[in-house]
Amino acid sequence: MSANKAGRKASMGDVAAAAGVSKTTISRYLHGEFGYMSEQTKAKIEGVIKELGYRPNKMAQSLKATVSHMVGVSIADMGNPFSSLLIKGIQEECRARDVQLLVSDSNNQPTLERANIESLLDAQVDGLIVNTVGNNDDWLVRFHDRANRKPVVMLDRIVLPLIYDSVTNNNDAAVREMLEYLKGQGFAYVVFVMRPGEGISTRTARRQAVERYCDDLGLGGEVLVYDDGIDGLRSRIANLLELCGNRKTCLFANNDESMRDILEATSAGLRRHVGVCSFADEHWAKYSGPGITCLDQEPMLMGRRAAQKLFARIYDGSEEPCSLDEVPARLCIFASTEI
Amino acid sequence: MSANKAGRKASMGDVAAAAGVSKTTISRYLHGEFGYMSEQTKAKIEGVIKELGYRPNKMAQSLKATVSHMVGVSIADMGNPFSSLLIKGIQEECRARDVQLLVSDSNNQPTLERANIESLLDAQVDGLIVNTVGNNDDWLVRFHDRANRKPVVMLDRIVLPLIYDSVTNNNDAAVREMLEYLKGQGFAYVVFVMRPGEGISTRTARRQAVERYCDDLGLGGEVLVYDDGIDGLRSRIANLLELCGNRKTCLFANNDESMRDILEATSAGLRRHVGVCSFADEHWAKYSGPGITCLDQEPMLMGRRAAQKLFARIYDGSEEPCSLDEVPARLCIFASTEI
DNA sequence: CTGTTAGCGCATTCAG
DNA sequence: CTGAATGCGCTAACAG
Repeated sequence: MSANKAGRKASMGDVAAAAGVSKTTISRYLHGEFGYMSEQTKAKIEGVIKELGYRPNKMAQSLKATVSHMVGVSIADMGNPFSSLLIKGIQEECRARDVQLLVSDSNNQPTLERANIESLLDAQVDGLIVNTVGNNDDWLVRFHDRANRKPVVMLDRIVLPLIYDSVTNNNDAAVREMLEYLKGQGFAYVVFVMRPGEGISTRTARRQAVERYCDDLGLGGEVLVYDDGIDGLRSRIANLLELCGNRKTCLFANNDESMRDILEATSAGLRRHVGVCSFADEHWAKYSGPGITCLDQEPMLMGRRAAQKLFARIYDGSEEPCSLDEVPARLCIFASTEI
Repeated sequence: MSANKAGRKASMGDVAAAAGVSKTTISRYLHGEFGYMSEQTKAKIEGVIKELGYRPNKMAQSLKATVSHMVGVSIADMGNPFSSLLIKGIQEECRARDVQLLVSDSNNQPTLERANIESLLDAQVDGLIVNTVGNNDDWLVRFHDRANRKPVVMLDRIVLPLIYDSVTNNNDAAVREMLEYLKGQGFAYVVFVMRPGEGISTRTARRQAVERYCDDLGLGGEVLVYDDGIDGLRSRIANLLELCGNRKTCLFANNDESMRDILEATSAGLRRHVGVCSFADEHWAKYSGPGITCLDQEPMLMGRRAAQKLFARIYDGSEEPCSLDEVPARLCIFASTEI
C-alpha cells in the first residue's frame, strides 16, 4: 500500500490504473453510483482502494466545487475558558455536518483579527464566525460590502446596526435579573467592575443596563473602570466602600477576569456587608473564593447557535434577513451574595 | 471589483485577462519576480489586482505544491481551559509561520479521535498534533506504520515506546517536588485523587510517581480512584480521613477537574489537618477555595513546543530521531497547604 | 521581458 | 455498463 509518484499518496488515477478502469468509474464508485456497474469491477475497485489505502483528496474536490466544507472562526482571545467553550460548541455542529474548523486567535488585537479573517478567506473557507476583539467595527462594516463576501456570524460581541447574523447573551435582561435578585437580598448599592471596554459591545451593553436598572429599581449604583492593575483596583475599591458607609454593597464583575481581579484585590478580606457577583462560568465561580454568584452565559450553546446559523446560510441556502439570537444567561446563586 | 463567472471570486485568469497578459506573468508578479518585468506591466497588474480585489487561492496552490500550510490538532476535550491554552500556544507558532490550524475535538472518545485524524488528513494537513484521549494507543501505533504518513507530535499524553515526537510535563519530577514540599510542611500522608486513568499516560505516570516517591520520602500514601460522582467521593474521603486519624494528610488532585470535585466533596468543611493540592492552572487554583497549591503545567508553552517540533520536521526538513520534550511544571504555593 | 504548455486530483459532461 | 475529454486555479519547465 503506497503511492507511486514522488512519495505522494495514492490518487484516483493510481486507483484507476491499478484496477484497470478509468477515473470516471472510480469517481462513480466513490459516490455510490453502482446503478449500472458490474459486480466485478465494483469488487475489484473495492479491493484496490483498500490495498492502496486510498482516500479522496478533499482539496481537489473543493477546487472544482463551490464549497470547501471548511469554516473559519476568529476568536478574540483563545486563552480564556469562555472562548474554548464557544469553540467546543461550534465544533460539535461542525462534526455533525462533516465540516472542518479553522481556528485563528486574534490575541485581542484588531490588526491580527483583520489579518486572520483575510487568511481564512484565502484558505477558501465557506464562511466565518467572528468573535471580534472590539474596536474593529469600521473594518467589519466595510468588509460587509465586499463583493462575493462569504457568510459571517458575529459571536458574543456584535456590530450595530445589525448587518451580520449574530449570537449573543441577553445581556440587558440578565443584568436586570441579577439586580433584582440583589435587591431582594437587601443590597442597596451596586458597583459594576470592568476593564475599559469602549468598542466592545457586550461591555457597553452591560454597563448601560446596570445604569438604567439601578435607577429603575431604586438601587444606588456606579461603574468602576480600572486599568491600573490589582493595586489600583484595591485602593479604588477601598475608597469606594469607604464612601458607601454601611450600605449593603455588591461588587458586580463584568467577566471571569474581573472577578478574579476583585478576589485578588480584596484578598485582605474586607467583606462584611460586601457581596460579589459576576458574569462567569458556573463551574469556576462555584469554587472561587466563597462561591461567587454568577450569570453563566452558556458559551457552548452560543457556539452551537452561531454554527447553526452559519450552516443554514451556507449549506441550506437560507436567505433570511440577518438576525440576532439571544441566549439567556443563567443566574447561579452561591455564598458570595448570601450575606 | 468582482468576479465574472458564476459569482466566483476573481481568479488569476481573470486578472491576466483584465491586464492583457498571461497567467504566468501574474504568477511571477505575485512571487516578486520583477527581475525582467517592465515597469509598465508591473504597474498595470498592480492596478488590476487592486481593482478586482484579487487574492490567490491557497487551495489551488496547495494542489500543485507538496505542502498545504495547514496543520491539524486533535484535542481530547476542548471544553477544558488546559486545552484552550495548548491551542493558544500552537496558534502562536502557526501565526509566526503563516500556517492555518484545523481543530478537532474528540470529546474524550477514541472513536472520534480516529475519525478526526482521518478527516484532518483528508483535508491535506501537512502534519498533526495529537492530544490523545487515551485508550487509543493500538490504533496510533498502527497508524505510525502507514505509508506516506504525515508527521505527528503527541502533546501532553504520550504513546510508549516513543515512536512519535512528544511534548509532556516532567510529571515524575514534578510529583517528587510536590511531595518533598508537602513533607517539608509536615504532612505525613498523601492521597492522590483521580478519575480512572487506565490508558492515559499522564495519569499512570503521576500515579506511579506518587507511589514511588512516597516510599522514598517515608510518607504514607495511597491512590484514590473515584468514578461514582461527588457523593461517592465525599464518603470515600471521609472514610479515608477517619482511618488517617490525626496524621497531617494532603489530598493531591490529578487535575483541575478532580480539584473541583474535591472542593465540592469537602464543602461541608472538614479541613483541620487536611491539605489540598493539585495539578492545575495557577490562575484558577489561586482563587479556588482558600487558594490551592498547585503544579502549573504551562500549557501554552507546551503547545508552542509541540508546534515548533512539528514545523521543524515539516518545513525545515528535520530528520532527527523522534524525541520527548519535557516542560517543567511550576510549583505554586497557596493557602491550602499552609496549615 | 513574456507566453505556451502541461499537470496537481477530482467531477462532469458527452459519447459510446 | 464504461471511458475520453475538459476544466477548477495555480505553478513550473521550456520556449521564444
